[in-house]
Amino acid sequence: MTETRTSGEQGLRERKKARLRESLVESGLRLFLEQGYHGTTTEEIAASVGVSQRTFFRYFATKEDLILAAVAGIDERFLASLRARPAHEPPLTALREATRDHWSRLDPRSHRSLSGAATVLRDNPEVVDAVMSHCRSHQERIAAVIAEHTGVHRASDPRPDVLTAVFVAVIGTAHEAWGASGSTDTDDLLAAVLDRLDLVPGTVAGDWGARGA
Amino acid sequence: MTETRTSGEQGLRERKKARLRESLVESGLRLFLEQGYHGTTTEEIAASVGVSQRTFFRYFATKEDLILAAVAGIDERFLASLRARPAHEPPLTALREATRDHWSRLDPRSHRSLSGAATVLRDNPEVVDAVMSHCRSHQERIAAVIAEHTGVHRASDPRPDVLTAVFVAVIGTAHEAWGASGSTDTDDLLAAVLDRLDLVPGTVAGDWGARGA
DNA sequence: TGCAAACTGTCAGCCGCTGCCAGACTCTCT
DNA sequence: AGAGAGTCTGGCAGCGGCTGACAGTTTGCA
Repeated sequence: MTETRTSGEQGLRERKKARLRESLVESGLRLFLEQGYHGTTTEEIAASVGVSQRTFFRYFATKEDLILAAVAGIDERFLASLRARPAHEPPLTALREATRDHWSRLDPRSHRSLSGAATVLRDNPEVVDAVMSHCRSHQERIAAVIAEHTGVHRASDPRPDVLTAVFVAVIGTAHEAWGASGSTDTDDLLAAVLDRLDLVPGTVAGDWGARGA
Repeated sequence: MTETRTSGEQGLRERKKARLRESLVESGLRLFLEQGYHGTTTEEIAASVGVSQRTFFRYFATKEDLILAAVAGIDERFLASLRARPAHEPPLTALREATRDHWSRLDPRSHRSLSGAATVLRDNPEVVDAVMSHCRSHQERIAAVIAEHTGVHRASDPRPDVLTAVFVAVIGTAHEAWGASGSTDTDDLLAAVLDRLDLVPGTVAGDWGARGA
């Protein structure tokens, strides 16, 4: 009661905000899964946790932001893994290994969020746009790390941007295939991503002689 | 008046529809350029060609569709060029050369539309999502052609999808760089696309020794 | 010329989203 | 403990994209 707050702790206000935010994400995702993305209004989501629609929009700029919030933080952790890779590593390899690293470090909660969000995406293709939009800004930061590691200047050398775009695009196809396969196991998603990343060099080269599977 | 219509000709009704549609696209793009995408309402666009908002939405499912309509037909022509490539050609080369072919066949009107649409995209990044969404469906059809030419089955071999995703992603980066460069010459855009496509094999391989520029 | 089909305008309404204002809550300082 | 400042919330009004329904007009064809 009378104790002063030490730095790093949070007051009641901030704890409440964080809890409300979490509730909104959780409840929103559940509703999306139950009755579809378009079949769920922002007012419903707000009401399901006992706040007004106006408050909903104080926590999330858009309805789509709910989904991005569910997987927030994952980007940061991936970037951290990427930065931790040795600078001399071939860039595509670094991206591949960083993906593996960061995946293995994901806590179960993140896996569940990821799986939930991915399911919403599979069932509501309209939402993919928003996520891709977010991916583009994520791409920016990945390219920056690649440029730093390889020592090239993005202004004059487009390779970091090209490689990053390729990386993100390949993840996109893996994601789509994973969704189409009906799997909800995120390990399958990781496997698909890694497989396809390995395919890239041979695929862009001319030699399609040896067919897979 | 009393003449019967020969096959291939269009009646007054269809001509009117086509003209109205064109007017809406043209007027819409102009307004977007003049006062921004969000600064232009669908009602304004409709009024600018003398129809009601309701009619606007009978021609275009969404406001964003206006922009897609401006570059409609380009996809088809690209696919035609791609199908015309020899089947034995390395797939990435085929995509590259098809891009060149189809570009050289574009009439000046298409160039202008493309340039206008690209400018709208540069000035209104929010619209990019919609275009990317359209690109994803375009991607589907490209992958189908690639699979056919190379004789692989997309169900078991992800390479057509991977290659196509890479292709589209690289075009995306070229587009962005072109926009950032401030150029409005579509030839510069083509050059950027071709350059970056050529960079891909070396970029995904490890050898970043030789720097560009 | 007259009928059926296609097209359009009007209206009412839903939903995402925002600005504004008043009231409630939290935190801090005394 | 209490007052003041700052923060958070709900309610309201409103805009813009978008849709369904209905009625009136235009076009195509016989």
